[in-house]
Amino acid sequence: MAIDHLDGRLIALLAREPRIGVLEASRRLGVARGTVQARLDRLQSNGVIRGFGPEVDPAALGYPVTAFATLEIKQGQGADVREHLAGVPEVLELHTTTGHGDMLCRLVARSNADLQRVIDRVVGFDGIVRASTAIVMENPVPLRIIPLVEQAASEE
Amino acid sequence: MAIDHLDGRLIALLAREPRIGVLEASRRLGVARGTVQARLDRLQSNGVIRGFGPEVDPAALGYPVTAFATLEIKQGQGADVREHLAGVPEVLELHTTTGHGDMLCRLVARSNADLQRVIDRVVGFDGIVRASTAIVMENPVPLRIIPLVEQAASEE
DNA sequence: CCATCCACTGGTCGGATTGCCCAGTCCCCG
DNA sequence: CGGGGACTGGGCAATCCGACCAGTGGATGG
Repeated sequence: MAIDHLDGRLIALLAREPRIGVLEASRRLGVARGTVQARLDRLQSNGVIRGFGPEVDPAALGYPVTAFATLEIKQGQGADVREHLAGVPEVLELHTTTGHGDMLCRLVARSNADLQRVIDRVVGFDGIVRASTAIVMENPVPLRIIPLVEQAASEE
Repeated sequence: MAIDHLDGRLIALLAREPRIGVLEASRRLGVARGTVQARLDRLQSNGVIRGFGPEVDPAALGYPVTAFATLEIKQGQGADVREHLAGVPEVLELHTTTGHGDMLCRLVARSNADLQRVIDRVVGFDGIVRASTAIVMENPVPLRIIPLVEQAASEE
């Protein structure tokens, strides 16, 4: 499993300018096109790069409010709760965490008022004992990966 | 701000198979190529689609452990804390939330032991009063957007 | 020290796709 | 009823993609 310095530069380049093709990337990186192709193939089969899906902004879709909800689950109801939450479109991700056999999920809503509806729908399920919600006010560091990639590339 | 049914199908299609081009997409959707191009242009200038950056898997980079840390900040130290956390590569995202004037951040680490190092680095800063960490065990719902897109498209 | 393996280079090839243009049609809205 | 917007279907040159190949350099292992 590689991730050498060239891989790091390639990923960073693609993150900055996703639209450029293999040819242009090889020019920028100063290597042959075949090299870039080989690296990309390897990174993708490695699973380092999962894909190049579109990044959709929930706010632009009409869901400008983000919140994180911590859920307390009734013993043995984990699977049911997972299934229930997977069926709620406003649940963007769900994690089970240490702590209290709890779960943490990311929610979006159309407004603060709409958030109430979403939360009601989320917690309106038998397996969920209690929920505590934190509404996101600001997002000083949006989801990012480049710094980590660069660290991994330099440590190698 | 649009997001009609065709937009929804287009986004879903691109999410499922990001490698297909405009031409292939137009074939799948049963519309003219120019239409797909126009829709894509609009979605991107709308900001609905932010871009097509590579999705990098931290686990494949050697950081298989994910955690969420809730931070309690000393009054008036917000800006400094933000800057500090932005400089830590293992901090993948950072939010300020309601609740206790707190922050929530997503961390990754090489191992549970390494997580201790990361947390020490995160909280080893004057403005941070207290931190509570939840380690992610499972991720039943990975970050997703399609269900929301489909809901937005059908409601329109 | 030598043979081997591997990654990279620099080049070519045909096929496919892209970005851009256009005229014509349809349909909604004022 | 007229106009504007969106979509269609077509065409154009330029570009890029994926694949392939021989040659080279460095690292590895015997």
